[in-house]
Amino acid sequence: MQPDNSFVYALSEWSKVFMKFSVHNLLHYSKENGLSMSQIGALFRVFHSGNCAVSDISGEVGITIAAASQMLDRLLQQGLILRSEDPTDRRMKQIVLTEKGRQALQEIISARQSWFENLDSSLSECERKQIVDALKILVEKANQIEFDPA
Amino acid sequence: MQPDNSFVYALSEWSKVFMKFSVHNLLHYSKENGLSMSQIGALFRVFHSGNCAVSDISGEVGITIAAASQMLDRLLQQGLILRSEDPTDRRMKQIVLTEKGRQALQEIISARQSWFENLDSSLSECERKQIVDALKILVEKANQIEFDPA
DNA sequence: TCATATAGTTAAGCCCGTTTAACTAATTAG
DNA sequence: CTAATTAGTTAAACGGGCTTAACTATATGA
Repeated sequence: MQPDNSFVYALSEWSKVFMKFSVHNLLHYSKENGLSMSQIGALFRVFHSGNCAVSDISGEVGITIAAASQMLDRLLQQGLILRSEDPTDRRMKQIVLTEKGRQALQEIISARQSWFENLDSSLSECERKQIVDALKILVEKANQIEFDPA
Repeated sequence: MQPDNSFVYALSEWSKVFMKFSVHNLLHYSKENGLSMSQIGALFRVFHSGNCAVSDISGEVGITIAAASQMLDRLLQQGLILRSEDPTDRRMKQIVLTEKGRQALQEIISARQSWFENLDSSLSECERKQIVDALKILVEKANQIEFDPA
């Protein structure tokens, strides 16, 4: 695997290490805040897509539309999202994050903060700059790519 | 946030993008393969720690020891782990991955493969090298750090 | 206008994962 | 040797999240 595609290999290795933390953090966040993994997935989806329909979320998370509808009820009760009619097609709903929802998501993302800081302090100035530049490119490219949602 | 700690900021931005995929992939993998998120968390823990006790796993995923014990029953039934007595203290069990378990985990990790490949092909040769080098450093440093499991 | 399709809601029921509590077995302390 | 502690298992019960099915309401097409 390593020989002819060192990029994919390097990214896989990083994923391995990163995901260990992510899964741990997600599980703990989920329990502490009473949000199911599906709900967290929904928040991520709305965060990235801006404004989306119930069926989008159901596809994102891999549950039926009925289940998504009920799940959104709970997110609504907790004040994490808003649900309104789409004026152009009133069968549809528009789901958006509230400020509280955005904060919840930010909390999930920055749960790795202290790990990041430890990493940071273990780097030389030169390495730090090199990595920051590399990550900027990755983020930029990733945002350009339109990925198949399958 | 961006000003004085550009490293942490860059890593947070990358996490944001990366986690969107991770959460999506984890949820779908979970449903398709009949593994709960806790079970996936347990596999990650055993994978990284090598050989661990039931209480380690219970702490990792944030459930009681009783729940962890039952969860491990199911992983055992599915042939993903082995459970044996610790010879040095026979109250404890040693949990290790089977080959099948290792493969399952690899599948979870490489679920991002096609995304990685798309990213790869959007890069210039120079950018690619720069990123590979940066990721190698990150992985190396991350493996050195011993992180508080809280 | 009437029929069909689409988006989402609601309700009933099921299953899985969790907790609590009681237990077994091994270790450690006195 | 006995008492207390620690690691893990087992069983009962609960709750949440999911699916199916029936429904409402809007939109589209003949």
